[in-house]
Amino acid sequence: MARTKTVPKRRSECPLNASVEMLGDRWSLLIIRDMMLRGFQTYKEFMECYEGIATNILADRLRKLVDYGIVTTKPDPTDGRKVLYVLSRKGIDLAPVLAEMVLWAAAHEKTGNQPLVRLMQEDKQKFLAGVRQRWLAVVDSARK
Amino acid sequence: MARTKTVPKRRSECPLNASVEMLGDRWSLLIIRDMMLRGFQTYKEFMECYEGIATNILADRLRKLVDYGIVTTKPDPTDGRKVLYVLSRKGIDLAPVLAEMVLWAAAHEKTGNQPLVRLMQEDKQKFLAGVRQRWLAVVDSARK
DNA sequence: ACATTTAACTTGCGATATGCAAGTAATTAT
DNA sequence: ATAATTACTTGCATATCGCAAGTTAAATGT
Repeated sequence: MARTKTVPKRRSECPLNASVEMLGDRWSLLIIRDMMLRGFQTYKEFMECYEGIATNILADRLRKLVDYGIVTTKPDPTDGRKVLYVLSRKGIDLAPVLAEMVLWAAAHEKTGNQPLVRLMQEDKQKFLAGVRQRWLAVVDSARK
Repeated sequence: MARTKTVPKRRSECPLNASVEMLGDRWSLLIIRDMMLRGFQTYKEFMECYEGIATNILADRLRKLVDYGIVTTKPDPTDGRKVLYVLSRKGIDLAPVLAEMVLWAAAHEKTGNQPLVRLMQEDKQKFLAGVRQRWLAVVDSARK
């Protein structure tokens, strides 16, 4: 019995660890928000939106989101240069998480986009249904 | 009109940006979870729990959580060496966010602590009420 | 047809943040 | 009085990030 250090607890076993591993950084949730609420689909849209994200970091985060199964890619049928990033089912299912984060911030900080916040406050279910309806169609193979 | 770089959009104006700024890192949400669900209160408890967090990072995250108003500190009345970290009202209000993250992960990954997950799935409101009840008493000045 | 743009990246490098081992100050235990 | 314990800080190596400048392939302009 020499070893001082015990076997590290497997982090993924604990609830929330998996979520934090996938989403716990400065950009991932913002990328998902912009796909979900603003309909962003291309690298360029993300890049122009938040000046501040580095090009290599954006590429890295998009790659990871795809690896995690949160986002899917497909070539733009009308422009071969473009890659379209779309939320998968798993990504769409993050809507309740985002909604709660927005509501939390709205309750405790001053925030912009009051109309959206008010919609969420007044009828969270309606908001979630809207997101799901809008995006599930896209996921199930057709395009916007 | 010389400047090429435009004034950066104020990040805090957009919903979710504030949340991500406070919580968007590898450790903050885990610290909050352990305060909320496991009742952790001291530096040592956090330190021993997730081996993996560096001591300076833990100190830094706790300091930031206090700065953001999510956590409050007070000296332990029974042991002058200890500092007790407790969730503020703002911190307790993160319960719905954590719950949704846990539920999301449970739906899409294999997770441990199935009993907790099942409680959340079956009656989210009951879970949230439990958390609030347990912690609001603490916040309102009395101790555990 | 050929040159120029555009889109989506990658590469290189300096700056910042993180991880780890060691140290410190104030209690508390023996 | 001496040793532990608790909550940190400090120093340094390493990893990650931010930024500017390529690179490649596909569209567009002339």
